[in-house]
Amino acid sequence: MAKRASGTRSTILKVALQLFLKKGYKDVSYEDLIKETGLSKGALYHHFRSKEDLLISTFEFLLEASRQQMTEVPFKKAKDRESFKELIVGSKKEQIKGIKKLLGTKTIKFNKLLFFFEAINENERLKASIMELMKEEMQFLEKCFLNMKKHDTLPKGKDPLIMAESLYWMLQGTEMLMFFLKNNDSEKDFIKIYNKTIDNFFKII
Amino acid sequence: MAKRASGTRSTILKVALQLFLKKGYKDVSYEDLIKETGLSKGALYHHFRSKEDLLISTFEFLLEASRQQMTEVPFKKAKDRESFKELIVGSKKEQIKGIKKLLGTKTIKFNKLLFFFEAINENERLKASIMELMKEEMQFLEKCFLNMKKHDTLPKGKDPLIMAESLYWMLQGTEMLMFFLKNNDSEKDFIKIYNKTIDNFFKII
Amino acid sequence: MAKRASGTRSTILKVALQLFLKKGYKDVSYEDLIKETGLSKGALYHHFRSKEDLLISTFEFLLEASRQQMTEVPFKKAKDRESFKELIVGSKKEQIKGIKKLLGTKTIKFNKLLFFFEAINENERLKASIMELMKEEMQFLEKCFLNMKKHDTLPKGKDPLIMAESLYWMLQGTEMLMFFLKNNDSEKDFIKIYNKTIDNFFKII
Amino acid sequence: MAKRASGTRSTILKVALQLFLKKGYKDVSYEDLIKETGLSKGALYHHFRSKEDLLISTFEFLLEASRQQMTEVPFKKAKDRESFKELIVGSKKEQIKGIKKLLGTKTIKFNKLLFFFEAINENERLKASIMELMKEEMQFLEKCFLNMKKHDTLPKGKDPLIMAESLYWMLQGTEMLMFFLKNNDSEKDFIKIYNKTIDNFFKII
DNA sequence: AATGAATGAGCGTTCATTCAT
DNA sequence: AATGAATGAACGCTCATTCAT
Repeated sequence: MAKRASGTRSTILKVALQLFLKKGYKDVSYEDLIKETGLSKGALYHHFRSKEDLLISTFEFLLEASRQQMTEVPFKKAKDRESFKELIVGSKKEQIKGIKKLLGTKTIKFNKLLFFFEAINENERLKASIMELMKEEMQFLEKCFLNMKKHDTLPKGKDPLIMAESLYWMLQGTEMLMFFLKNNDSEKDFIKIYNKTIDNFFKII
Repeated sequence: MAKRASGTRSTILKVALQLFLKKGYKDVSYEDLIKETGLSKGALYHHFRSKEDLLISTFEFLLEASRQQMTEVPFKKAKDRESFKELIVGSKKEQIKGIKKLLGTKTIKFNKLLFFFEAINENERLKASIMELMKEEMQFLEKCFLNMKKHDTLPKGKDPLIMAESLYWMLQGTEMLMFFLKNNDSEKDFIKIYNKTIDNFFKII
Repeated sequence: MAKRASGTRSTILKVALQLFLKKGYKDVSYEDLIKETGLSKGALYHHFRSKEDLLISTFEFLLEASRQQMTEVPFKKAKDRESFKELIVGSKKEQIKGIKKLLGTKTIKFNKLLFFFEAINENERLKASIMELMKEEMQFLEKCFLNMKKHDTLPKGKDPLIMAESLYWMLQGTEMLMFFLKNNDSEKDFIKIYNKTIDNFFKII
Repeated sequence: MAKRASGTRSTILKVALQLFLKKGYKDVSYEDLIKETGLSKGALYHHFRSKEDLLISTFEFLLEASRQQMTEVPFKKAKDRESFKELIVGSKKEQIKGIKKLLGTKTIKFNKLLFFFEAINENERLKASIMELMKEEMQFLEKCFLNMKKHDTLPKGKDPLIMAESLYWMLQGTEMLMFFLKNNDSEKDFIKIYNKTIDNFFKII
């Protein structure tokens, strides 16, 4: 009766996430999943009632990992601009490392946004999850800025919340650029883009 | 570039664009197109060699319209923050009005980003088009900021290009939020989001 | 726009009816239909939106044929027991001939009742159709008996309606026996059973 | 013939019979059986080699019960028309009560004929069983009529065997009507139909 | 220019069955 | 005696595409 932790379920989740991120949800077929997992169709359906169920599980698996990683970041280390940048970029690095570990791959190429949009399009419930995550990520930036305020390393008279939101959307916007790049490993591009965007942010405030 | 569209061809393009924006490329079938255009399968294939061809044509149709609308905006009117905001928001309004006119509908609900990402995923060539458009849009913002500099309505010592890029990505980032809203007519939401984002931008610089 | 009378639709209906009667609805797959019609899956779906749609159409096709055949039977010919039997058996012969013609086959083996029960199980609407047909068939028997009354060839004091119902159910009941027989051509068995049942009926009244 | 059923085996038989009668053989899946029995796939296969084996066992389980019930009916009680009707209807009531007890349910909804036809379609051997049962049921009616003859409560000059066959098929035919009714508990309908049919039978002989 | 009949690969899903534990 | 993970054939159905007219 107790669920055997055979690892099959986890294998499926990893492979599915990998494929969804690489090709998009719609473009991943059960044939693909079978090929990559080495399992049979029946096994996949034994663990996930439908493709949509697999999508939701995969999605939550990814969000959970993101969230877990985020809560471990010590925002108090963000004292000045340099340490803030290090913290954020480092956190992104960790996040990518986490996903790599999650997936058990050495490189990741991902079209995260396509996957996200498709997922939301497919299942209304996922909206709430992703909106909550976005909110938490913004709050994390806000905490950093509040900490920097204490250390007098931010211009006065500027609302930390608004700065956080602004930087957050800048980062989200620039992440779209990932879509236009051809590398098999998106990590370096992510880091480059994050560095550049944070630099720009500090140049304009 | 702008293919002179015969009545039928133009009808197909409009309907296809409408459907792609609403449901995403993958979720639009020829059956949908037939239902909405009132034409036959044969007619659709007579005008567009394949679904991908229709996608490309539709995409270029949209980009061309966006580009055309943009070149008509008198960036010189952006003299101070208020007039800048008016100009940008007004321009967005015009853009939406243009798309509405293009599509011949009174309201538009669109998941532009899903459509964009799917399109790029489907056809490599489209990347170039969209990147070019993004560049032009950023340059337009830059021109506005340069003009404002002349009128001394921007903080000194801040690179107009970097400000333009930053605002651009903020706007792009926040446009993602459109995905999470339920309105049938996205226009009001767009305007609200644009106003808020530009306000925030001016609060932090 | 006007439906081309290409005969494909009719071919599909015939083949489907043949297969449904022989094997039962559930046991007929699209693969079977493809093999027997020589058409492709797409063609089948072009003409019938779903398997259930095909079932309904097939069912109505059969009922319509039964009904049409029945209305042509001259109940006034039923003057005495012998002519009544001839009429009913002849009518059944005609019905079978009609179905053979409908299907374009020389022999029919059918498990009509399995098909009927499955059909009703699959689609509620079909109940009404079949109940109406049953009613009409009973009414036909009643008309015959009324006519025989005029010719004084029936026992007095017996309600023609009740006699009609009784005979009808006897015939329906014995038709079940068809299920237990092995012939490839059910025609002879039908005739034999009908003759025997009508004889028995006259022996007991 | 009557296999002494262990608890589990008996549970499976009951649940299977219940489901087969309600939904038809084809429409009952192992998933359904698991849900209703609370057992695992393995347990089902441990007791019944295959779905067909389960069908056969279920079928024989039902026939055995019917037969057993029938042998207990005291045909000598059928002295006149009224007592005959009481006997037959009472016997049918007992039969239904028996099935209810067998299944451990308070109500039964069953499409017996669909189940029978499907079963025969699935497994040739079952034909013999059911034909034998039918014969026995007819013989039972015949015995009743012979008994009534002794009491001079039947028209003279009419062959009890033929009367028995006739009534039997009338009852079988009208049982088809059960298929068209919507009650969750078929018992009352059965009784009503049986009463009406026997009344009609006596009206025409 | 336009129709719609026909194709067949591919999809997500269900199913009875097997088997290691 | 009983579990439930795993299999893979088969199913109904959708889809972009072709083509004779």
